Amino acid sequence: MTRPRTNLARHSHASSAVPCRVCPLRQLPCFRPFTAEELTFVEQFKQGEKRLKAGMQILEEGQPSSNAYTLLSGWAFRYKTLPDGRRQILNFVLPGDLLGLQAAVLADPEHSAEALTDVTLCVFPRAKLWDIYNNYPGLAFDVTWLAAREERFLDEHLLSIGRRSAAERSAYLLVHLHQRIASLTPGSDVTALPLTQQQLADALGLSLVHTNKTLRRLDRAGLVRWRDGLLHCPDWPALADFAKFEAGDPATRPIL
Amino acid sequence: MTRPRTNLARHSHASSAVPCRVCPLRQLPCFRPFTAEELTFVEQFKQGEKRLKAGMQILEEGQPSSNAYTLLSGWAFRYKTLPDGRRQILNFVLPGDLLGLQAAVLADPEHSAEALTDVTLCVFPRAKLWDIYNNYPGLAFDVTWLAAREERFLDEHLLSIGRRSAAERSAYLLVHLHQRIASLTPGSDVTALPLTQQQLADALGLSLVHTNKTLRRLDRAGLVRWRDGLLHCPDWPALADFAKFEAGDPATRPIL
DNA sequence: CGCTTAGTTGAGTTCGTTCAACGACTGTGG
DNA sequence: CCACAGTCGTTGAACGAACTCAACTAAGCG
Repeated sequence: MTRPRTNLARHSHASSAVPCRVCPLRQLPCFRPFTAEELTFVEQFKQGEKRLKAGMQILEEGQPSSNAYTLLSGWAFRYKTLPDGRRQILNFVLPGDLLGLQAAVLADPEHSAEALTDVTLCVFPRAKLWDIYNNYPGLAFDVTWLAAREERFLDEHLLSIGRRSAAERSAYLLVHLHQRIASLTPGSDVTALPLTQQQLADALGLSLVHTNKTLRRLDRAGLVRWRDGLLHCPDWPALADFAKFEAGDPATRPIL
Repeated sequence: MTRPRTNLARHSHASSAVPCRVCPLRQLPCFRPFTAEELTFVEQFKQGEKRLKAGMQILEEGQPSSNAYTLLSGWAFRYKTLPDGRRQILNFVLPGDLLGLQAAVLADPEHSAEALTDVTLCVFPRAKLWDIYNNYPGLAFDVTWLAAREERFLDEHLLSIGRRSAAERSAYLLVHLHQRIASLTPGSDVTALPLTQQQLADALGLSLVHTNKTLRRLDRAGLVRWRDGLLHCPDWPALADFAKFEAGDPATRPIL
């Protein structure tokens, strides 16, 4: 249980926005190709970029935000807290993920989001979201697609926290993150996890101490090693099997 | 099998497919009004109705289903299981809720869904989903809206299971269900919960025995009583407070 | 150098689990 | 009609997983 930081996402500069058509993220093989027409639309839809330091709040519970974001670089996480400070991390947000859709579609956001590392966000004004639905059904479908993917992650996380043991659940999350990172960093064989154990604990619904002991046990058992922010696993399939990991992410996905 | 029925549960079994414009569900004040044009479209979008007995599977993990559904009457739930049988109920599905969107949008469903009572479903062929996006941006937006609402329920459920105590979490779920039922049964002051304790336990991520003991404790504390499928609560705000319940459902929502 | 943050470990406690048994009720076949 | 099996709820007892408290190391930074 940690108290969330109080600093607001204030000083942010819309700077040197990269045109979508040359966006390095989009070139990755895990994202679906887009037509020139779609790219032109997305480019004018994009309001600018926003950079935030690690630890800053991207969305805050109750604070109506008028924007949605695509994460361009860095890591973030969505979370909720109870009045007494207990915190649950709902999901991690990686490059290419859409953030703030709930806030944009429903009234206001019921969750917060924090930058885990320094991040770059692509800003979409909420008002323009409607344009997508009116003019680009393909992109509107993509929005729903991304929402359905997020929902699936939540389903799996819920199964994890509700029914998996501490060790299974930890292993599951590591495999899950490894998979998502791997699709974003083709060719690289090291997996960097820029997390603290406290954050991992808040994602797992465990205490910090127990998370630590569980990780050490997984390490001693030779299943995974997580040292200095780097993940090493001698046998990913074995770890996935231990974690009862099932789902796989589709090969390609949309991005806004 | 005596099963408590809500106001909604009783409607004519003689009629096979109710035209959307006279759908009794739609008339409820909790659903947003629709234009005549929208209704005409939805009517031809609707493929038919499907009735299932309590306990039957609506969706099955891995089995690609080509349909999405709107629940017209009865209760259902979405769930996932681990290979050894451990089960987690992800969410309950009440009349007006959309079911199978994940399956329709992504490749195949990663969760199952089961009828909790006898249910009536409105069947939408997956192939036609695309028509919505092409022709009725307002309805497409509704689909996203419903997905975002489901996501919010999952967020709250995750916070519950990850960070609330057994008692808080039980109270939370009861308040949550009460709220959703109440919006569907205006004027009624009894709340029927057609569940077994085993199902409640699977939703809470607790064992059956501990769920029972927790419920008995809540009862003895005078917070809630759940007997013979009926929920009684002397002071809902007090229960919500105990549960650290925060969110409220928007006053009106879309329906397909 | 002291101050802070992150990780590690042991000891004792609490919460939730498993095992086991029993009562109330329902449906079924003899 | 009763005997029987099956489901659901209830409770006690014993156990184990995860928690809290507390102390200590190591690294980063003014």
